[in-house]
Amino acid sequence: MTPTSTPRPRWQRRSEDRPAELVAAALALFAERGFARTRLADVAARAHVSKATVYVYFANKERLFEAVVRETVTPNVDRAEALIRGYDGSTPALLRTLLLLFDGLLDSPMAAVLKVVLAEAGNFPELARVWGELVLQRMFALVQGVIARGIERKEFRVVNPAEMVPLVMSPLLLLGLWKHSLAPHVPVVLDRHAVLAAHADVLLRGLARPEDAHVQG
Amino acid sequence: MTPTSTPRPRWQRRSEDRPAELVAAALALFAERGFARTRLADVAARAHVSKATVYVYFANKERLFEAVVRETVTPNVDRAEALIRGYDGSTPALLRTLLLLFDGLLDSPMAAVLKVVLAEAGNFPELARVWGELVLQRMFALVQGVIARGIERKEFRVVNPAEMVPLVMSPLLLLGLWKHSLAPHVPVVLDRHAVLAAHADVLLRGLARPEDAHVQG
Amino acid sequence: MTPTSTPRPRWQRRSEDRPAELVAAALALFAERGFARTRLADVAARAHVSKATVYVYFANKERLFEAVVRETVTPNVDRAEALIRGYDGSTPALLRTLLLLFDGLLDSPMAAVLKVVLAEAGNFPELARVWGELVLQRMFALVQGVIARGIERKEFRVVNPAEMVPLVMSPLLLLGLWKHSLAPHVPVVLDRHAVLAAHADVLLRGLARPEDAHVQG
Amino acid sequence: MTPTSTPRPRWQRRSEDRPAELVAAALALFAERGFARTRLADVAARAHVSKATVYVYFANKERLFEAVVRETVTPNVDRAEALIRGYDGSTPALLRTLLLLFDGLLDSPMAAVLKVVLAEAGNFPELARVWGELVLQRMFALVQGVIARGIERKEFRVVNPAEMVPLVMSPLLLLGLWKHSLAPHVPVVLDRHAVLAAHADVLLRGLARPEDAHVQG
DNA sequence: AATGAATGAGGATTCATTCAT
DNA sequence: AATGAATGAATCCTCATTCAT
Repeated sequence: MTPTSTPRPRWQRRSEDRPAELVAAALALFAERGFARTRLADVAARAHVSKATVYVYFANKERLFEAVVRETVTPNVDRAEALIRGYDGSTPALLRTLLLLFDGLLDSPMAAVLKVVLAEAGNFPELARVWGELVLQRMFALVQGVIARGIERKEFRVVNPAEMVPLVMSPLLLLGLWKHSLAPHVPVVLDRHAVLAAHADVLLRGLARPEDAHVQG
Repeated sequence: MTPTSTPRPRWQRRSEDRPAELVAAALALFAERGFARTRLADVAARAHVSKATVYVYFANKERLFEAVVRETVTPNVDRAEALIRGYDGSTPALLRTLLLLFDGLLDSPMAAVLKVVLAEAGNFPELARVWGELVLQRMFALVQGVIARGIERKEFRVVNPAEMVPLVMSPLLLLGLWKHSLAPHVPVVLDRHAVLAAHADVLLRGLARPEDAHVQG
Repeated sequence: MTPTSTPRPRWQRRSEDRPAELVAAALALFAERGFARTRLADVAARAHVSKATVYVYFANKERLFEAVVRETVTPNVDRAEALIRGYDGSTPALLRTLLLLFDGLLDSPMAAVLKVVLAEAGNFPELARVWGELVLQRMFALVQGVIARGIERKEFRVVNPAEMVPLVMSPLLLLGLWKHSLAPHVPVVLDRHAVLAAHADVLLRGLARPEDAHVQG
Repeated sequence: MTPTSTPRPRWQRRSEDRPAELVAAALALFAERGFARTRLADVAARAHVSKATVYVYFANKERLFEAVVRETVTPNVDRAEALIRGYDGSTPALLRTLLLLFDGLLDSPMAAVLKVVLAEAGNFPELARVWGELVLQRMFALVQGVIARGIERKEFRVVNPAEMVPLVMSPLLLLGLWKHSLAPHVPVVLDRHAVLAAHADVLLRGLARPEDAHVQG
């Protein structure tokens, strides 16, 4: 009944990518300063919107962080799964490929997000839950599958694959945290690629069947 | 007959113990809630003093945290160094002993402090520096020394000891963070001692000289 | 019929007027209690806003004070300059007019602000700078110009105009401080207008050319 | 009955000049930072005693300030009175001498104390009272007496001596405040001695009897 | 949908003052 | 008399969040 039948929007950019822009801004700041010290005002400024606009898309700071986690993490894990899925070479080679892939993740924002999740898990259990569901479980299954494959194919000695997952992953965790936390402030130098090469070596030797000890994947 | 006959002093003078009590209170709270969400008021309450008393001993929240780091960390590292110093068995056995010792540290407050340091390193570089100096460098030297000893004594194959240090330590980092961050919130179960046992196995096999591949320390 | 039928908004949006209202509130309190003893909470209350609103408009207490100085002082100096500008009578008469104008300022908040600026100059150099720029230099030039005019027109004997400025102004300073500082607490009585009349007399006689000594402006 | 019958003092310096040392320390700090921003802790440190010791001698901060005012001011006023008392030259010469004396006071701590008293009069009326009693009334009487003397001796024209006092004193007030408040922060330069010379000139000409207008004291 | 304006609920820090020794 | 230790009472400022437009 209103005469203004032309629903002309009052704002220029009604872009659907607002949320993505906000998430990107938030990611950068959370990574740099952590959760508590990141101000929503800064996130808004970085995304060129007003503070209030953040609340149009996210109920509160925590939900915004959750979105950051989801967006940051999912594509990476997807990629890892895809890359592994169709692999048909030897398992040692597969494991090396996998480590290489993870090495790449260390340069992605995922490493920074991980740091924040670990730090804030106590304060925001929901966050830990999301991470567990979106990343941990999938990654865990993935790595565990690779180990099991190696055992099945007699390429690895018989071990409990579940126990191996942390061993495979932990150097990556260490390197990721190192990069984002201590490296800038501590004089110790860590050659990431050398460490990862050593990791692959030690791991594959450690997994090799005694009778294959002289062989390297 | 006067009922208000107990002229109990309003406060006690305990300058010897106060700092330690404050550090203990702060440690508990920092570990539980992180740096930002810990209120000095709570630290004070937990130590049974007034807020202002905290400032008698520590210039500000950050210095209090530094004190927590120092006090928490130093004795543990001292112990590790002492335990290793006089060891004269085989290096594989020594490495196992060392891992056992570190395993014990996972139950100490040090693991919790580590989490907070990693989280706040960006905001308080001084803290990262302190940690680097007090823990990292000493621990690094310690582990590196053990590896070098093994190589010298022909118990390990020839590797770059510096690159091995992160590999030796990283599962402990993972388990420590797991315990204090994710474990309570994620359904995945991790059998710490099984993982560490697997770690020792894989590590020692991975370090073994090819011709000794059948032997286990 | 519902008794709670008045959905009166919790606050109003009045960004045009707020700063002026805050400055007015702050002026009153600074004048009464000085800078240090004025609480932002009281300023806010007096302006009927919350504490935080003060910070929407002023970065901190000092900037608020600066705004008070600017707003209080500028119009008065403008007025003085305007009044003098088009004057075309004799210089002695002009000087008397000027003193009358300044006499009026003693009743304005400017006198109170002056007191606070003098008191806080040491702590907030920026404030002294602002005052110097906004008031001192302009007033100085103004008075100096009047003296120079009198000399040029042979109405005053030849003196250094710059040295006369403090002499012209100082009784006003004294009377202003008297009013706002000591008068309420000290039994000595000072008849302001009599003093100013005497000031004009002495000053003009003191400036008169010897041969005109019997004449009075 | 106690065997320690020798009442040996437990503290080294039981000096009677403790209060004076405290007053001196307080004076320096009050002058520099004003009342509110001077911390008792700093006063104590400057006097090489503990904070609590201040309270042995002064009931609170305000009383300490009162002591500062008394000690600082009394000797100066005494000196002024003494110097004037026996004077037997001409009154114009006496007035010039008096101004010279006051000029000297501008370099004494009295000028700084004056600034603080003016600033804090509103908050601490007692302070204004003390100043009024100790300084104002005596100075007032003193100057008024000189003016009256000049009139009596036909050296000055007939004026109301009470009204002249502020005129005589105000340039000194201005110069004192200038020195301690604005001078350090404002680019305007004020030649103190030139101003005072001009003051004496204008004042004496302004007070001269018309028939003596050509004469200068 | 977008935002400028406003605010509630803290939270760190300061400092005069008091107490126990 | 002297003081180290302790504290109560502020007070500034911050920031996530909400409201009115």
